[in-house]
Amino acid sequence: MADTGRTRIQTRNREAILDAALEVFAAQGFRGATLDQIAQAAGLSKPNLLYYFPSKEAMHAALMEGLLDTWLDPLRELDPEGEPVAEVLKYVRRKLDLSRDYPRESRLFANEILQGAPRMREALEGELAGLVAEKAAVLTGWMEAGRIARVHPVHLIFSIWALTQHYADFDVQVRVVLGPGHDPFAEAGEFLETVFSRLLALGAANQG
Amino acid sequence: MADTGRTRIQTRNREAILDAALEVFAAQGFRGATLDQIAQAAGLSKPNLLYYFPSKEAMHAALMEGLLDTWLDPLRELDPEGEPVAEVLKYVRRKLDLSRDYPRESRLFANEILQGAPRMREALEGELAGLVAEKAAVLTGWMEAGRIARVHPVHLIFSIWALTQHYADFDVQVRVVLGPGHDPFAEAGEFLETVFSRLLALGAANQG
DNA sequence: GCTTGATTTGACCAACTGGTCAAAGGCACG
DNA sequence: CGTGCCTTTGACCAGTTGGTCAAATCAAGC
Repeated sequence: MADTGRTRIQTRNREAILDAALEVFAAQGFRGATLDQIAQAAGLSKPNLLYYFPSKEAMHAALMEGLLDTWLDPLRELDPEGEPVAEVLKYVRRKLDLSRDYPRESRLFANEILQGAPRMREALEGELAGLVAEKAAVLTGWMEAGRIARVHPVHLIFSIWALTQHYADFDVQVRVVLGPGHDPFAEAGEFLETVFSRLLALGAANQG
Repeated sequence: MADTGRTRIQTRNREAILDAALEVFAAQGFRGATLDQIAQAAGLSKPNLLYYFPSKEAMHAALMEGLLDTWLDPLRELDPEGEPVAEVLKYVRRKLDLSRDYPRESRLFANEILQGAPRMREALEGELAGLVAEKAAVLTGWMEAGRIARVHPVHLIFSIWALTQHYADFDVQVRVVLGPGHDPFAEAGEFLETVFSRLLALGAANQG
């Protein structure tokens, strides 16, 4: 791992701090989060936090560093050699799993973008834009080969992001509306499979 | 209007304050926003702000009051007597127009939900949940009558929210990924019409 | 059990926060 | 042009904020 030169205590405490910071930043945004809240959530004193990270900004930066990569991994796995519809559906499923298993990361990301991406702009313009362009080209290829229906490939990707992240970011609303006795993510999985199957299916009505 | 008993100056300044507060709360969240920022955006002094509103909390509450209603209006207009597919598509269009014309309101709402809806929970549980239940019943009716394809009606509504609000809430990301020379909302309008047409169309492949 | 470096913390600081208040300034109307 | 109310503000306050620092504590190898 990247823990070279770190003691056991350092590893453990850095982890605890980042976990606490994730919790608080995701719920309150950068400005709204306080070191006291993070310290309490991490079970450490405030000066102790600043022994491991030079500043609040540095904690946020440490979280941001891995975030985009994690977030884009499912898209990276979209295989140009695979079966088109299955590949898209697998992407949807991986993204939904991410929303279910890492909702705090999703909300942290949502907060950052909502605020105009002040600490992530270059990463969006480089890594994100590049990967999307690459995968959009793959999708376009499939459409031109008549293997999936024709739609705007970038908006197709947007729609996958929007629909999967919604279940993490708007979790409260989803649960309030559904009421008790529902498993939002299970239902979403089924629903989204239907949505994208029908959207991409070839057929008399779907020829562009 | 509800300005009974208000002077011209009061009306003008209350409006300026609420507009400034909307700007700042939408971008920073409640905790992250400061009265100084709002005062500067409104072109007033901080004590002057507090002459018109008793507290920061009161400004936020004033914004919240109208927000949910505005946000739900398009759904309210879904007409049980109308042509099913056309009604859903009209709803999608109205919601997308709202995202285009009132992105700050969308972001304010997103912030509130992201943070766990601390100041809006009861409204969600009452007004929102009630209206969704009512309209979900209408959709279910259409499905059972074989007038649109069968899907989970509540998740159908979620998907409309997610897909339309995404273009307001994640505007920065959308524009970075699309690059210059694109009109995100125009393209989204076309894309979303395709998505929901195909999703709801009846046909050999769409029978549930 | 002693030494040395890693870890932790209480006390502290300057800047900022939401909010108060008395006094001043502006405005409409008789 | 004076009066009374509406509006505005400078000065101020107590609590909170991110961050510092010297001193205390701890852990592990010798």
